[in-house]
Amino acid sequence: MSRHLITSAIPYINGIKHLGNLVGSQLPADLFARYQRARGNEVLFLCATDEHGTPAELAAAKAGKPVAEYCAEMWEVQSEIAEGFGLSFDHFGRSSSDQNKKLTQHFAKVLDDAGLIREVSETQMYSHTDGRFLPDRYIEGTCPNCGFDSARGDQCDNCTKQLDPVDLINPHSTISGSTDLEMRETKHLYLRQSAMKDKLEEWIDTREGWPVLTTSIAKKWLNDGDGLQDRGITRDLDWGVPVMRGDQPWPGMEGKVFYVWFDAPIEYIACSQEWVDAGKGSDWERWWRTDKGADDVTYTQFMGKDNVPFHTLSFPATILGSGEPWKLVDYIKSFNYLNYDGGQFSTSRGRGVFMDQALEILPADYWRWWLLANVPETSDSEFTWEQFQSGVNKDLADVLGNFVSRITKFCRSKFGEAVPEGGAFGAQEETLIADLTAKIRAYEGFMEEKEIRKAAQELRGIWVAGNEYLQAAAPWSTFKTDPDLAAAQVRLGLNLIRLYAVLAAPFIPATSEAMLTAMQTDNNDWPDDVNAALTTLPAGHAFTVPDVLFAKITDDQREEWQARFAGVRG
RNA sequence: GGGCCUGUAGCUCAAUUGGUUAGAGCAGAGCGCUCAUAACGCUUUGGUUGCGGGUUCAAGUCCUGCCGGGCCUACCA
Repeated sequence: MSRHLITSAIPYINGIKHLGNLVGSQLPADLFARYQRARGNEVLFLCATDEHGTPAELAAAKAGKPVAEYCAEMWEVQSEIAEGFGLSFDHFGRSSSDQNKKLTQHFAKVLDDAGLIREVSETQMYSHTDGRFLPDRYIEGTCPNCGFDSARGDQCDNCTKQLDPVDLINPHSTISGSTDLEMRETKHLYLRQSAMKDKLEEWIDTREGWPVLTTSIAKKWLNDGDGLQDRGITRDLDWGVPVMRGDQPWPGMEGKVFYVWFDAPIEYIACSQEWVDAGKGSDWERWWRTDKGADDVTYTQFMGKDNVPFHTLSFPATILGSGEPWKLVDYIKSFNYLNYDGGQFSTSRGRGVFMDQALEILPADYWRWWLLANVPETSDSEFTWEQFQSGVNKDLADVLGNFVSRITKFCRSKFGEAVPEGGAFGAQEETLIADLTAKIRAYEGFMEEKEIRKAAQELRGIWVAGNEYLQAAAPWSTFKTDPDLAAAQVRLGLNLIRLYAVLAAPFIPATSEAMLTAMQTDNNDWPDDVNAALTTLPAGHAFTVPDVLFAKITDDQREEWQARFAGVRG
């Protein structure tokens, strides 16, 4: 038995996530967690909400609520939707937890003790009207280069020139529109990532089999220009982890908070403390401390490509720099983006299908299957309603759902609702078992390697093999001439349903459960021995014919949804 | 501007890292089956691998120049 620590990038608290967010981290992480559990391995699967930063404060203000209250409510909402999608987190935490505050402050202290933090005095744009310092992106003005009048403080969207807020002509706050801005001096703490460049690079270089996307982004940051830069880890905000040196005040840093990207990854660790404090577990250190039993843990992170620099560099710099024996990540699985109907999903513009809406129109397994089978592993991929409809109808309704339907209904009409007795497996069945064994071993290989599309394809092939067998065996014919033979064939078919439920559970857990329920069994043992797996349900074992597992998506429905989700979210 | 990824059948994607005749699924065509959600099975039509050069016994794969798509570029997260 091996031990797997699995984390999904933590979704930002600001609003409900869309399907692109889901497929880029939480869903593949859940697939892997469910698979490892199914193989009998010990799993700790963690996720949380990322609650700090300017956008959370602004969203709360817009909602007319105190930010703490807003975040608490949004956590509830996200938590409920995650449950709706069957995301099997052992704990869904919050980066604003006390545990994370303490741990973040602890890391700051040990990093400072190690000489890896320096204080920097700099000037930033301050808005009197908004009563806050403005991140560059919240300042707009006229581009000095091309004259575009909505250039952002960091870059002009028209001529793509990189800018500094002071370069802008007539700058104003995008929050209030105010032009009452001034450059004001402020002090911040910087993490001396530059001092850790060699150590980080050596670590990255020894990682094997990581996605190109992961290592190329890390390499770029390590070696671009002057190399890895130091990074500000504090901000002038109200909402966040107060800057403290452990449990002591940090002179000169009063009223400031840590930067969201400093405290967010630390929440992976703090989340396991929350897990224990919530009474769900007993020992978090054996997952995280290599001096306390975490040596044999395999730690896998899942994230969208935008998160890669923070997980390959910033967070490891925090871990390595601490000098403490924390567990480092073993494998980073990163994803490209899922596009929606020719453009991007967009939270800010409300474009695409959001997680709550998806669940309103179809059960989670429809989405889980299609999204995972089309997950953007090698490049950006595209969601279209036509492809979603045909993919779901063909794979789930026709290939899998109909298989369950045809075998259970045939058995009911000829033998009754119990596994029939008589006959024996012959050459045809041996061929099927050999074929399935090869396919299942391949499926396991893809799942271990986190080759998700290939795993989905293999799983579908396993389903198809069942239909091929039925066609060749033709129990509806043999029943007329040799009822015992037909009984053996149907017995095998019913056992295939249980086998399919076990194998498919990581992708479509709810349906898998429904299949086991129909077969009236809770035996979900992994088929290490396929032959044995196909004799699990003995003759005489009662079952029920389940309702249609997957109703097909009709053209009318597709057109309705296409129209409904064509514009922006209201 | 710089960096990275990407372009393969009508569509969505593969191709064991330079090695037989570039493969699957969907869609299309034909046949079969009748247990089943008008479902299933078998067969089959589609490709000058974006375009032009080059290296090599051998290039979808490596080099180079164009053309197109995407992402990142460190104060959004």
